[in-house]
Amino acid sequence: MEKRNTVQKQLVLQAVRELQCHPTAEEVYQRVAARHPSISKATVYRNLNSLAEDGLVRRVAMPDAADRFDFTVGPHYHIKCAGCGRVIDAPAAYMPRLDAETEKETGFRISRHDLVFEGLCPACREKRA
Amino acid sequence: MEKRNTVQKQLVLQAVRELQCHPTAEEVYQRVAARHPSISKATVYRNLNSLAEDGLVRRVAMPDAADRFDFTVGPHYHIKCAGCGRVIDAPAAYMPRLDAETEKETGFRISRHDLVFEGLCPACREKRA
DNA sequence: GTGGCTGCAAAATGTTTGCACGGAT
DNA sequence: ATCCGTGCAAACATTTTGCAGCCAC
Repeated sequence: MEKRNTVQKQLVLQAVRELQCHPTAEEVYQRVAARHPSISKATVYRNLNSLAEDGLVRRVAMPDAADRFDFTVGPHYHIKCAGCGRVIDAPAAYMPRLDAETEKETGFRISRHDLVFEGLCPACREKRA
Repeated sequence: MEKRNTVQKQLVLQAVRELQCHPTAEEVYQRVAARHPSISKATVYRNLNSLAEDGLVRRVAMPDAADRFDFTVGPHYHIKCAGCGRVIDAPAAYMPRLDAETEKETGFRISRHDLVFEGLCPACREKRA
């Protein structure tokens, strides 16, 4: 059950790192395929899952869209532009207190929360004027 | 471009109302089909989209799962059980200040945010002990 | 009567899986 | 030699779409 460090896995990790802005699996695939055309999309998916499992990338599930992958592993929030679909990190700091409070009030054991702002980035805002 | 109020649409809305706990499109379909077996799943999807557009139901997109629909239209947060997948409303109140602060710090025009807690409900917690 | 709505099936997404083989340990 | 990871294609799950006929307006 030992995990191997294959060329493909390294390429996938490197791609997520380089495509800083929360690429989708498809974008990661495109990037890796540019240098290593024989790679299969299934391998990209398998490696993204494996890397997420090991905490080397973070999976960011988006409302009504494909999952995105993030090289910044620590807890933080995201902003999604409704115009162009781009996703960036939000400046707001993670609020651990919310988890504790919700846990107390509900009886659930809360492990974390996700927060996604939705809005328009400056570029898309201009485009609509 | 006028919207019609068909029997199917009424049944879909009624089903979301009755299945209070954030049903998926599939669950809504099952419920409606029980009384009206000739309905098509496509019609359920089309009506859910139409109702969401009109603000009569709310679409709640879930990480790694099918979208859910919610009859409570006002802004509120959700908790998803990692064990059984059930989704319930969270007691925490919506924090409009986050939107204003993020807007100021980023230059985005923020319209809202989604917050989803992840944890284990009491039943699933017991099951793991 | 007309144009949106329905039902059906097919397509479109996004992701996972079965299988045989090749490569790392 | 083992057995994990790969590539390929097919399966899968969810949602959308093309089309002909129907029904509410």
